[in-house]
Amino acid sequence: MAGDSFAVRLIRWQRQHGRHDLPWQGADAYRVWLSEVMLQQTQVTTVVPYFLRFIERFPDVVALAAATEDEVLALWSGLGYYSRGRNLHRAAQKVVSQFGGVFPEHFEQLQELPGIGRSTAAAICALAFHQRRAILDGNVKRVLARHGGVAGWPGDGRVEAELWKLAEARLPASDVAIYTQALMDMGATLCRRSKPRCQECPVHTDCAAYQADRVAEFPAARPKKVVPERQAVFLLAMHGNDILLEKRPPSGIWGGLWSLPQFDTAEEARAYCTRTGIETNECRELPGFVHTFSHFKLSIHPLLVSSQRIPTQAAEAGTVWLEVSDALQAAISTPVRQLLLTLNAGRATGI
DNA sequence: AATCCGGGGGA
DNA sequence: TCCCCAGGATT
Repeated sequence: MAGDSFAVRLIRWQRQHGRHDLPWQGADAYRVWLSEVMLQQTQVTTVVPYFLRFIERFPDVVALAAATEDEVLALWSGLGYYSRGRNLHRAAQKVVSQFGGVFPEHFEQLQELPGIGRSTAAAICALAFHQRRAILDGNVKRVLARHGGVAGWPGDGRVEAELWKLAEARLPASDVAIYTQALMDMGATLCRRSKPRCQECPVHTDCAAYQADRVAEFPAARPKKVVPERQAVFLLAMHGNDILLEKRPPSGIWGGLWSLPQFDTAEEARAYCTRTGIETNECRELPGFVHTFSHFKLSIHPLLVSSQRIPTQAAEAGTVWLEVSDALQAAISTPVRQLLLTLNAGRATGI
């Protein structure tokens, strides 16, 4: 037992203690791909309901390819990193147009699909096609950095290259799918970032970090960076139960999503109202809040305007008036959802 | 408040 | 080949 290889011990642990009830386990390439893209920046418990909704609405890659981007982003709403959703849609269309709706099995071909890089391609190859390919996601980086005692921040190119080498070297000759699942499950349940359960780990006897009693030091943390804070005014233009939404540019923050008209200052928001014929007689500021991104904070100042009439002047391109309840079903970001929900709650309590 | 995260795309 | 970008959940 103790003399067994790293992979053999992980596989045995997975059979006994790993997760076996995830809805994409043992599934076809479409489901494995969908789950892997969703899991790229997001934890399992968050992903599961989104995954189930996607599969219900788009049971196969042909159905996904036939949808509009707006539909896909509406189902993606709240998951974040919306380029994943846009790439997912484009990749589905490519699978249909170039591969007749059948997922390619070649590692290189998979990486030519938008949103699929080295690790995601390897995950599809290993989990769906039982090929001998190494993945390296965040969980695996942590497991390998601790077990191998790999110093340095994994975001560093040289450190990452070392981890890829280790990932390849640890691969078993067979049972790669269950081994791959073992690595991910171990990272999520035992070899966690905080409070790791090393006593239960099947490879703690030769884990470099554990043997040196330095588990908390691996992997090294990302170098600190100060995040700047920006200000923005979000215009909530109401007409009865309708609210004005504006489609964001196809790339950048919340790319392709429906958002509230956004301005640097309240003066610019008022000027916009005047220009487009939105009355500003009833106009007040709602409580502000901060939304945090990876590289900056956005301090949001909501401005509520109730217009008696819907503007008849030429509407701005890419805008739409929607009932608030319909807007909540659209492709919107989390801060916009929060504001719309606040609006509903306020209406219910007469505020 | 701090931390985590695969891939795209431009420098 | 770097380096920057990107959203939300968890701790």
